[in-house]
Amino acid sequence: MKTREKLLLKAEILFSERGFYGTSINDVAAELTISKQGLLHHFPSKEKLYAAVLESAVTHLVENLKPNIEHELAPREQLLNLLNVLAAPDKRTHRVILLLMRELLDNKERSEHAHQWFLKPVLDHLEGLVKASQKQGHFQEIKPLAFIYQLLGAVQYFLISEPTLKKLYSAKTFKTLKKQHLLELERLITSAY
Amino acid sequence: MKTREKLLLKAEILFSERGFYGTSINDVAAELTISKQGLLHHFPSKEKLYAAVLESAVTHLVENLKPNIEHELAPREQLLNLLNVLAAPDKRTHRVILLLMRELLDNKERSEHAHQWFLKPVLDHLEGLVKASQKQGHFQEIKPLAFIYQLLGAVQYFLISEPTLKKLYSAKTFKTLKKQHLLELERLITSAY
DNA sequence: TTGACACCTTACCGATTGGTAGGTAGCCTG
DNA sequence: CAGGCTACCTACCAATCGGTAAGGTGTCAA
Repeated sequence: MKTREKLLLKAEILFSERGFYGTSINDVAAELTISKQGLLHHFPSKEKLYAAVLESAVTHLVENLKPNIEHELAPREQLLNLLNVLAAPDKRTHRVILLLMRELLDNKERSEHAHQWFLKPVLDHLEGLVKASQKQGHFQEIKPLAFIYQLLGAVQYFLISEPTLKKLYSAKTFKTLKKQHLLELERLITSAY
Repeated sequence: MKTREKLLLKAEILFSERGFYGTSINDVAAELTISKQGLLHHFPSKEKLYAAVLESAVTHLVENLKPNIEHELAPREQLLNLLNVLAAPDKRTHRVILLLMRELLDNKERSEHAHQWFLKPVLDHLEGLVKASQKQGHFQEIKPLAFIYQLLGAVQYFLISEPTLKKLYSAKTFKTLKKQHLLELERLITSAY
């Protein structure tokens, strides 16, 4: 892997764990045993590095979701697939979700970043999916976008709660809670169908 | 208002907007036109200040929810009330939710803070509420804790998404989306009842 | 009247922050 | 083999970080 990619990956990890202000470019570089100026050669400023991380993160997320939601599956199955990918994400996807959650919290201030436009297509696609399904007589009772946002919110909030919930409950209790939470969301989809 | 309270309030605002690392004690003090050392007189360290903010925030949240959920209302109405308080919170409650969301994201690292134990009673109460209701024949299909977490997650995630959604959609579209989102969650409760 | 305390100040500290300046070693191309 | 480009380096910078030391001022009780 090239140095630039290594930097991008390590920065993604640190930004997602500690946030923008909690991460110094020195930390990022040091973990790869290169100097801070080595990093600044590839990314001319911290902001630029962060922007690059965001972009690659969003790209990864979209690419990761695409095969599950843009396939020739029935809308109901696409939603169920989406849910399962988000509820039990691979490590990188997990990181990306945390990162974007932080960005959601921060971007009232540092609001220039474009990730929203990257994610909008996904949102649009899902909305269109449900709407199309409604024309065939399904999902009659729901408002598409609100419904989807409800799903995304519940599953992502649970994800960031995991460390705390693990401390709050026993490992076993947590595990069943996690399973039940996913089942509840699946039931939400199938019962609205 | 005493200086200490003013500091606590201002710190709550800044921590909720910029996070722990994004806020300096100098910023907090300067906004009240007192010196940094004036602040350090009341709170001996930044960590102590943050801990005090967290505690007062959690206390406020619990006190704010209590009258809505510990009243002599039927469980179903208590849940609906809770939802409405969280979905359209007053400014301070809004801030507190953002703050605790950040804490949820951060506490894998800086994990000593006790807010989880403060919030657990609320969680327990809600869970007990649903369980009691189940014994009377309601909410038969759901797992109480998972169901509640689903509600809390959806409503809080929507809250932190608001600035981004406002940019993504027109003011009018956003407003109806917000209303629909709340209605969906209310429908979720009433249909599960 | 004295002294203890709460509440604040200025002055200062070492460490760390993001970033600049200026170099150097290796490689590719003319 | 000359020149330029990529990919780093050391050295340095001003600004800001959280925090200490020491002192001033007002209030209030002994």
